[in-house]
Amino acid sequence: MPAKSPTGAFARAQALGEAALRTALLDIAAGLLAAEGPAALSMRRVAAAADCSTTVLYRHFGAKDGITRELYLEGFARLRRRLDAVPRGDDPAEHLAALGRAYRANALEEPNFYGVMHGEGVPGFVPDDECRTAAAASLDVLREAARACVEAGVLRADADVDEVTDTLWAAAHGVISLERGGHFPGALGEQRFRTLTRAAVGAFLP
Amino acid sequence: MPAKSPTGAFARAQALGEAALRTALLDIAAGLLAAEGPAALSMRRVAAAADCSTTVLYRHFGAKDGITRELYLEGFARLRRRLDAVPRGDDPAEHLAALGRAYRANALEEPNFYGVMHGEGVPGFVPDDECRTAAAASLDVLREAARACVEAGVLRADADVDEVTDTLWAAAHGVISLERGGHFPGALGEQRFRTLTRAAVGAFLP
DNA sequence: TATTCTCAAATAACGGCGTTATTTCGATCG
DNA sequence: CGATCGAAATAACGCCGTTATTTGAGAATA
Repeated sequence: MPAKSPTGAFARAQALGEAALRTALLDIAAGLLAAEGPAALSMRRVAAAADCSTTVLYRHFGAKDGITRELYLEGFARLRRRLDAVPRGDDPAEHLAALGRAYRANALEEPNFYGVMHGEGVPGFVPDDECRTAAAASLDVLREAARACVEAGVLRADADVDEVTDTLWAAAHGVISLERGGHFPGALGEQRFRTLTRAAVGAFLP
Repeated sequence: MPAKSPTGAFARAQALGEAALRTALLDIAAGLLAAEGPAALSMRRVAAAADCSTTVLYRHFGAKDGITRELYLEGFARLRRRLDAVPRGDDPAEHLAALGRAYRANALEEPNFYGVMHGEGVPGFVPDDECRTAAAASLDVLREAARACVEAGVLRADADVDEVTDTLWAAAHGVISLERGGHFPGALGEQRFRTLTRAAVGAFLP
């Protein structure tokens, strides 16, 4: 493979403009997080992986929290893409169930992102309002599926769509979080997931 | 207040034997965690608060994970005491509901312990089998309450008591975890908690 | 009692962290 | 060409977890 004239990911991306540089730095940080976990997410490691100094990171992200914030948003963006990719089909109830399975699959396949999204491994970080908004928006498909279920009569006509969404989210997250903590070993995680998510849906059946 | 002849918490506890010293060090660490959060839980800060060197901490706990492990266990021990203190009454269903409220109250009143118990703010720590066992044991009262509900006919006769316990735990924890993440602002947390925990119980009704 | 031994505790160091003040250097403009 | 400006590099500060080395008090021994 022939070497590009500028060496290093930083120099390459720098030539393409500030936006491209920022994206490249976040890609490097995301790769580091996914591959080696939150402990590898240090300013010095990211800078080293990009062949640049930490100064560049501070200019673009202010502080480490700035990078963490972007990875938080990236995690929810990936979740959103995953949920959006679930086929709608014509059975709203099955769509809801498929969204639950996709949520769990995303959490288990991207465990380090899931951790950042829920405050594990990144001590100081607290998401701002925009982060919370983006997180809620990543569940838009779920909300729409719940609405479809209400309109199709699968769920009670007076069910609050936001309450359905929040409840399903909390049910899925609760099991996954305890599973990640080692409390549901083996196949128990999947079993408990089915039980609680079905129970959550059951609360809104006619 | 007259000064004891040895100065500092360390020297005082040291005179009482190794076990007392260990307990005193953990008390200091627990106080630091509760008062200032996981960021204050550094070996140097704990040692300074005890007026001793970090060497003592390494001799008694091996490494920082050793202290984190003790605080994890302490968190679940506090939870257990809290749940055990809930009056049983004569209505098993009401006992179950009261245990849920106590679980949430404990989580919200000891947020920093709750964080350690669920992997927030302490990057490297992974609980061992004994930790998981202790965590499960802290819910013994809940398990017994579930059993009482089954035996009283409040829950289905064929309901698996462990499944009921796990499901209720995941329901409570799911809402609390998202609430802590800022996703259920204001009174929404309490409302969602009621909805999901009731739904979880509902899955096992006759 | 005087001397040695033992082991807990203190000291001080190493490397890594987030962050920032200072310096360097290349591009732009007169 | 020389001055200017700003982005990037360098190097430093004070934390962190951890550990090698030194200190010192008390037990054991002669």
